[in-house]
Amino acid sequence: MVVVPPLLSLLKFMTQPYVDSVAPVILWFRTDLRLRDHPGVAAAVASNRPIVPLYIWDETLNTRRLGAASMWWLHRSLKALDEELAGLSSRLIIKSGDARACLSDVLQETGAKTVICSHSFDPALERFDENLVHSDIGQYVDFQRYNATLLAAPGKIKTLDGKPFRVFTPYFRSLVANGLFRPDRPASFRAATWRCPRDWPWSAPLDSLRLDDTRGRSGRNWASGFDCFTPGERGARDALRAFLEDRLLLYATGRDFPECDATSRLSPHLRFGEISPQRILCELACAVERQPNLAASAEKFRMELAWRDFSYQLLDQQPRLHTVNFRPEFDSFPWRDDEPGFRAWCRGQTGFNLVDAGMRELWRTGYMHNRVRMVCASFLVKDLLIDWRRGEQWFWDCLLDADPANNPASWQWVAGSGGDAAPYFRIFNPATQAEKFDPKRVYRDRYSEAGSQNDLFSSPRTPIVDHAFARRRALDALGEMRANSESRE
DNA sequence: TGAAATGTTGGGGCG
DNA sequence: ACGCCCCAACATTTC
Repeated sequence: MVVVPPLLSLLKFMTQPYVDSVAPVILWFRTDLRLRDHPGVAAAVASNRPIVPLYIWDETLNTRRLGAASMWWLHRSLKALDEELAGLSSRLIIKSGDARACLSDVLQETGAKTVICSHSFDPALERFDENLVHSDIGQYVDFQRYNATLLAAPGKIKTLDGKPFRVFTPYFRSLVANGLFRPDRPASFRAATWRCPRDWPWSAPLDSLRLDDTRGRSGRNWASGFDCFTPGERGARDALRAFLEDRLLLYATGRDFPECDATSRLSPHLRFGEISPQRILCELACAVERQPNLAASAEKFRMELAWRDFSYQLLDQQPRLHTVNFRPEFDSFPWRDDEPGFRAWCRGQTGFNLVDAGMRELWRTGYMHNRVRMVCASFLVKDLLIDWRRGEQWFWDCLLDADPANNPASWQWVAGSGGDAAPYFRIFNPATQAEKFDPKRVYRDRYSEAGSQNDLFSSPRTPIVDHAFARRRALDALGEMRANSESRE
């Protein structure tokens, strides 16, 4: 008595929105929002099956919920990806809700037996993937994952003891020795070989996600200054070209001077996987070949790419990198509770004009020059003696390039609690830094009070702390930490 | 990918 | 001519 009622099978046929003799592959995008130089995309095309591009919006999927600025970026990047796909007569399918359920639905709707995606290297999402492979879905689905975003996937290279690297320089050497730091162009595909499912019954309800809702943020118009960036693959390519042509020559000498536009401004593009580090290495090599005097700059910039990789190496060793000190002795560091100080810092009201300019740049543009990031972070951690996690969280929320590995790793680097960190006693003098790196006040004037259209920022203030006093206090705190951790042993 | 304290050196003024 | 002091300019050490 296992007769299928004819009506039910008819119903099943009718609700099956897509029918094709060849089962499609699902191309599940996460933080690899591009089509070119993408091993997963290349594999999907090479399978010669129809491709169903998918994005799942599940806020609980990653270790941390996205910050507000990142939401702004993601929204536009997904839109750009959808447009790129439209050029291939395809669209991006957007699902919202529990990722496992969403994926299961799409598998059922499409009859796909293959899911192709990239490692996100977010610890929680990696765990999700592993669970999926070993679940019932994994029984009948071929789950292919590629590394589309790092030079070396964490765990790929190890020390001679077989341990993961905790210090940058040996890590870098190993990267080079293993041939992972060469300009190899990653696999790509020809547009003509992209295959779409025969009919396309799904809409792309991107706007229904309301990712772009930044209204709750500051009242009005918070994101108006973000528009100097163009999220998406094309924007990333243009940004790289502009960097190579206009600013790379200046990079080696000018990157520490925030008034010079000598930095690449590629960080948010890298964070969302709109461009790959391999691609950047390639383009750098080409640029140097054409113009040998770019070599010194290119070498310095390549090093920064290696640092990004190294951050992921650290995140892999400490999945809670944004909440846990990489060096445990910092667990007994006597941080101060200073809510007014923290608020002053966030709002650019510390009375140290370089710090304040930096914090305003962050708020207005979703970005901050790297040199100024170090000064601002050092000020919070060492002059105000406020826990680095508070600052990290603020940056996480405000930075367009807020990266799950780079952001916490860099904060721990400044705080001295990181793996290969700056020694804690290396304390920036915000006035000296301003004198050295913004001697003509160009940067400070650019992000001065006057430029602000926002009520958050009021008139300049006298310094909220005396630096000489604060420096002494920070060194004492370090001594206290050492005493604490010694007595604990 | 610091800064401040401390140490050293060397030139010049001066008795 | 010489030693002495002063101090700027570096260099080294320490946090």
